Amino acid sequence: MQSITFISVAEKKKCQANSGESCFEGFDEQAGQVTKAFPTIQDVARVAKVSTATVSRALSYPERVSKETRRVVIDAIERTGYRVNQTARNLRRKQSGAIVVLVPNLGNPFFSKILSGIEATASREGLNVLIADTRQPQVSPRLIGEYLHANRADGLILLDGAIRPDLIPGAPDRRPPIVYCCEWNEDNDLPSVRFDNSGGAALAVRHLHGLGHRKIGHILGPGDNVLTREREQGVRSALGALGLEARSDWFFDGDFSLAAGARAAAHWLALEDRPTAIAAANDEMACGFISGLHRAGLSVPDDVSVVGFDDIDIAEQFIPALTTIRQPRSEIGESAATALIGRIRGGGSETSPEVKVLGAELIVRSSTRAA
Amino acid sequence: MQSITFISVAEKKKCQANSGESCFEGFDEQAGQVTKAFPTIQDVARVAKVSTATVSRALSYPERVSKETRRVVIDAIERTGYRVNQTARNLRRKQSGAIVVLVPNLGNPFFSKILSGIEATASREGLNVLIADTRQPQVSPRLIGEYLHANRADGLILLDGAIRPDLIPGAPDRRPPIVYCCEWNEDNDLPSVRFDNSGGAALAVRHLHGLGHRKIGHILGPGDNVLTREREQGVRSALGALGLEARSDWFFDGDFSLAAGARAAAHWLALEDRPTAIAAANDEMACGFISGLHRAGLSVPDDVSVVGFDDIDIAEQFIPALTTIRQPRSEIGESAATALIGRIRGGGSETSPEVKVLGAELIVRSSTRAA
DNA sequence: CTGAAAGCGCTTACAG
DNA sequence: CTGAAAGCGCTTACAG
Repeated sequence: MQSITFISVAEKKKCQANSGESCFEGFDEQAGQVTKAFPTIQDVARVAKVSTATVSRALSYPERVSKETRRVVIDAIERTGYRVNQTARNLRRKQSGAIVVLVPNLGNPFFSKILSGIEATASREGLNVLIADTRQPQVSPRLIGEYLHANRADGLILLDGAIRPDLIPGAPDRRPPIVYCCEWNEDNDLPSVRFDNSGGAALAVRHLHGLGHRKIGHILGPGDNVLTREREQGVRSALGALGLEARSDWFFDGDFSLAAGARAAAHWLALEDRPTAIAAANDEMACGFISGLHRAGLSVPDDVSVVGFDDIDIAEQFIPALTTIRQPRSEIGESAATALIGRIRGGGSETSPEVKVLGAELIVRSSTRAA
Repeated sequence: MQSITFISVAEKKKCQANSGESCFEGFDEQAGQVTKAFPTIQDVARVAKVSTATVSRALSYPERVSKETRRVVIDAIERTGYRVNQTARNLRRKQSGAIVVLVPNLGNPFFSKILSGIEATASREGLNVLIADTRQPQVSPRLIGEYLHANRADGLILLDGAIRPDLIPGAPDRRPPIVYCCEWNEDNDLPSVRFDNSGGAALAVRHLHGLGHRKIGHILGPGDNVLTREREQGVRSALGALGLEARSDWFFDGDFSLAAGARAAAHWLALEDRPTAIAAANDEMACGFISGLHRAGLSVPDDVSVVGFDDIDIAEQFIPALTTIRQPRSEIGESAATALIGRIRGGGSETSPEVKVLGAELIVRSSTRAA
């Protein structure tokens, strides 16, 4: 357990320069190890008695050094406890080793599984995940430009369709790869991974039709959202294909919130001629609608059938358990990360299609029943 | 709109070396601007006709340069579109400009508001937020060591009490600041920000007692969790203080999941002598318990009163709306980030107390009623 | 297969 | 108040 520490004059001088840092190099004779808080590639080279170039090569291109050298270097790395300094590597390689995810609202649990999928894929590929909430005032163009230009990110995943990187000033050719996930923006043709929103909405309508419902309403999402438009369009076209009426007073305004669902319930209650079934543009509004009816003494599915959209965690345990359209949230995160990483590594767009659509699935539970 | 581009031989040579990069410098005569994809501090210095040191100072210590110089430099920065390269700055300053948040399960929506609070505070302070899911196999000690040693992070927020940085090999004195958030680990005394778990649990019990309940049960969280222990202890001591019995068959095992709540409901149903009220260690289990009873044809609060813990989003819209203990999730995230940043900047621990406890609040809704 | 050397873009004592 | 120069830790053509 005894150890003798040698500090050379040169080392000492360095240490004093870096004031405030406990900087020293020790040589533990018994274990034969160099013990240093943050050994550098220089330390490894010294211990291995090779050049730093060789250590670097052994690390990045093991096949380019001899077997023997590789062994010696690996040994030295272990003895010193060396870890590559990513900042230095990144500066040299002009990369950042990170991708950034721009989320419209980090507080919204809908994004947690997507983030989880992104993170799992990125971390498997050795990339870090930076997150930023686009609602933060300082994010708007400042941070995005920062990320894009300040070598902060090798790529960008946008969960917010309202963000338009094509409008950011600066050379678009030098811009790192960008992939939209879930949402997208119709004003540009950046690659995107999305759910089949209109197909999912059609699934909901056909399910209700199959149960005998002929009067079907819809609660819309926020007006400025692509998902809102796609889901509404899916409902309308399915209705049309089935020869059913799309009555405008059966299309309730909403904004994806629980409260909007409750408001829709109030409107539904006020109707003369009520739809017998509702396809909501998301689960929160479906739950809000059900709660609203419950407070008014009515019950789902006895008085009206309700289908949600998203299959959020609570859908299954809600009372009644919610029939809904499941979207593979973790998978879309993985898929977006994979597409982005392909572009970062491959450079071209040939690694994956420009738009990838993930299928949605109907989950039948207890909030729908025969008319 | 016309622009003439000069490319010097030296520039050209550089460009060819950096193959694959569209590297050139142009001088737009009309606007009098240097247009370059990523202008460096050198370009700014050239345009401003000062040294790079002066540009750097004007940026980091504006008070150390003359007013006139400052003006010239700012002007040059604007004309070139310069943005600091964080990677280079970080290498030089031996910092990373980022904090990392280690989350036990990114897919769990409980963490989204906390993350949101952390991100808001960090981004206000100009720090990036890196996230990693500790369930990822490659995270365990590898990535943590990476973050700590590879200059990846200036500080660490641990949302997972199972992570024990004190066990990571390497010099603890060179370790960047670490703050636990929500959870903590009793085997070390790292600073932490936490909710008043036992106080919150006691609040729930006293509320039930106030409604006349004398037979009160508890659904526990997972066995190896500090929060589980704290909340159970809060229930037990409140029960004791009120002179009520803590019957072991009224303490149901759980794991914070909806399914565990449903299982507790089955156990409750099988009981000879049933508690008339249940304090669950979290909202998911409370909801699962209510669902379980609902399926068995019983109803809350008619047959049993239930209090949750956490006040997750759905609590308010659940049927019945859940009485619960609210914890300021966004606030705890802000608080943890503030504590961490204080330590990063201040160096010492004097910036904030070692343990900060945030009060919990009782939210009375419809899942509890008089016995 | 290996090493010497230049350089990524910035910051910061040091000297004036 | 300002500039010349060293250096953060790494990588990579280049030459051997």
